[in-house]
Amino acid sequence: MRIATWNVNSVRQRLGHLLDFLKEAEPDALCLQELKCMDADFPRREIEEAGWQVETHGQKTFNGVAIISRSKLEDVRRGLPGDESDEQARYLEGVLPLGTGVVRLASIYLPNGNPPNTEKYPYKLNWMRRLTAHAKELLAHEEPLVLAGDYNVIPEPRDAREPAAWVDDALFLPPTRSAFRGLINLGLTEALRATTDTPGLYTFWDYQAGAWQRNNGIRIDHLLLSPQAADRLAGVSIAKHVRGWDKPSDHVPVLVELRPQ
DNA sequence: ATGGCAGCTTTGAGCTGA
Repeated sequence: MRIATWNVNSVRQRLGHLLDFLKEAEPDALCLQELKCMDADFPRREIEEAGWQVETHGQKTFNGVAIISRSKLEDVRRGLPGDESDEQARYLEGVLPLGTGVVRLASIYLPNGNPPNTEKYPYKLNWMRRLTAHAKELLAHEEPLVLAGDYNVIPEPRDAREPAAWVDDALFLPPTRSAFRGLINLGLTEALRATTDTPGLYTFWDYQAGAWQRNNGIRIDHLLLSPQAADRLAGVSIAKHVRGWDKPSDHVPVLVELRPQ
């Protein structure tokens, strides 16, 4: 089974790339972030006509997450629990029924948090606390679980081409990295680092200053696996070539392959 | 040292992203 995550930076701008990637990668499910549109404006018809099921949790202008899958997503949850006043569409969760069992899957768009000296940073840290609390509840189910998305967290210096440039950034500040470790320490496995120690693996390259051409990237899109999912981990890949397509997203897809149960 | 791009909306200058 193949599960992918991709921050598309506007699903309407990226529809062509999205359909191409689905055809090329043939995932069982693809988590999307940064739809930048309301549910009514999501290009649902085009994706369904290509043979996919679609669940969305959209928002006007900003944020928005979705899960595209071959089989229909069940037990769908929209929004991260823990703050009824939070109106930002950053979390979508459901259960994928499979021939050999089920996998619970979440599409996550964790807040950026910049600039750190504003209310945006405590919002990010609080969101991470809520995610950790919710993940703890999900882990109690002792089932295959994949928490996939744009975490806006650079876990370690080796996950940035120029770590010194990020030391004062919300993506790399010590409280951010500490909160990410706290999430992992619940018992989750970060899929890519379970398979390789190679530096220079990135999932985001800024549009500015020739970041892509200079390979000045950061690794901020992650898939976290419960023990029951990690036991089945067969491989991880970063679809780096997608960043070279015409009019690309600034993020590329990340994929995990899980063995059958 | 700085800004540089892209996408959104109040459709055009300002916000946001990372």
